[in-house]
Amino acid sequence: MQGEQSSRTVQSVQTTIDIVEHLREVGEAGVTDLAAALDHSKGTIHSHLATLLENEYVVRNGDRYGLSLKFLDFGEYVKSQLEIYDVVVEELDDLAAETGEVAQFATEEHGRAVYLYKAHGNQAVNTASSVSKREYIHCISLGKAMLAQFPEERVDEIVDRHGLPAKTSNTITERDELAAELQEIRERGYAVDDEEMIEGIRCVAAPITNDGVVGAISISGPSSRMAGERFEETLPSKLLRSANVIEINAKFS
Amino acid sequence: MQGEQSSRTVQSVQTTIDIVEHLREVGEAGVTDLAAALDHSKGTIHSHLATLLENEYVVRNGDRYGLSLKFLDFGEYVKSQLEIYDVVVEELDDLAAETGEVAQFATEEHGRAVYLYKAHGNQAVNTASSVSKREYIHCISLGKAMLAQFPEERVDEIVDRHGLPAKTSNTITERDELAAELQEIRERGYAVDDEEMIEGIRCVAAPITNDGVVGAISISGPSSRMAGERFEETLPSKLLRSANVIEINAKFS
DNA sequence: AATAATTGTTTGCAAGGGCCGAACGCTCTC
DNA sequence: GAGAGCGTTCGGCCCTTGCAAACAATTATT
Repeated sequence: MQGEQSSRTVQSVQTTIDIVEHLREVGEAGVTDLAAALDHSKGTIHSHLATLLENEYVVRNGDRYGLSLKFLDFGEYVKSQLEIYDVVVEELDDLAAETGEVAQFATEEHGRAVYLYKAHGNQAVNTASSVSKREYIHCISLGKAMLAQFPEERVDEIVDRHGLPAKTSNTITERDELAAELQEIRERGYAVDDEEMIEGIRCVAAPITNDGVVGAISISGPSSRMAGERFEETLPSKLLRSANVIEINAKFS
Repeated sequence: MQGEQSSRTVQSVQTTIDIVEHLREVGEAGVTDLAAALDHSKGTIHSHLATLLENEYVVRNGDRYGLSLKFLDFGEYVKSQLEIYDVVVEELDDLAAETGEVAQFATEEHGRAVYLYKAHGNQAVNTASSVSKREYIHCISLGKAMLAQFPEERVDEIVDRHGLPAKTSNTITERDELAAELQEIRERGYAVDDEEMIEGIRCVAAPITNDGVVGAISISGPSSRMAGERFEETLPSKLLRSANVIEINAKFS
């Protein structure tokens, strides 16, 4: 029953985190910039940067500081912890090639969907998603496919935390509407996004489970092509087959 | 004249860093594990983890903590800051396809070489290198190609910091030997690794400069194939042509 | 050229906060 | 149901962090 709030935290660590996130936003900055932006003295910022520099989380070009490639190392490591990643890549490349559309993989973290891989078919349209991008979970098919597998309390927690902001006129913005949709997804076996995130884009998505939800895969494309039998039969069945292949691989590795 | 030592640092930030790096090593751990491993009280570890959790740098499965995908986001960001990355990928894929060997890209950070991309040709042999891996700079062709472009003081700094540890019997372990080699590289225009890092593997590498050194690219393979005219003419010229393409692209973007 | 204005760096000092240790609640095991 | 393990909470002491102001070093201005 971990309450999400009010544990005792370490303030000086928080300022270091603020520094790192500011650098993530602006690319690079000097001591004075950071001191002004984060409302600390120059001396304070300096000693924090010295700590980060000593541990190589930060590099300096002259008098400007930026994030180091150590973050890349950590990122690659975190990705490699997902054992299913390699199989997913293989299957999504196949799906994208067969369908010509965009095929994606995402997982859930802290109540958001995180895109982890994107394969482009030869007719693929570009959307804003990209590796490591975070997105609200209720308005994309990938997210709903995962939500449908979660226990009710967990869904409630996530909605409490992030709300149900509208992205288009089709976005689900009410809790009971969401609950009904999730029920439908469970019955149907896959999730659908009917222009709920981006106007003109429809998606289908299937969850990947392996002793709990590990993520979801999806196919997305323009509504004109995502219609009729293709949208209701062909693509879902391809998708479910791929999800199945991934799950079987995961089970025996 | 930034001395590398003795600036005032923030100790509590250091413990958070220790926690993060420990998690990077063991994958996941509980409060008690961390307290024992890092020699702190459980309470201390707890408040640090709470800070990390609140900022989403860490996830918890039950009572075990692990690094979150936020590191992936930061890693991707840092990679994207290297504007030349996309061109490099394209050129290395070509090089690997043409030659059948392994083609790689690395840059320098904190006196070490950091691999950033690896393309496999159809005869490629597997080496231990991989994206974000750090390696000593003096014993690989990529590293020497970069060192040869640095001012003498910078080379000295790096050697002071990391030394010249031997990896094979061919590794350069003396400063004057290194200086002579770097001079030769400057005259020749590219660097060579003759089994100095791994027995049986030879490489050629060329620096990528754009208002300073941004990295280096290399081709590596088994010594049996990396010999004669191919090693001394064909591969170096292909490599230099690719380096040139990359530099021109970098200049106009 | 000389001076002014910025920058990053250092340091003394005071107060605020981090760390420990012990106690608590919880969940599993035996 | 008692024990051992875990994560969590909390009071209080002491250390350390953070500020402000002075310093150094570079750049802009006159």
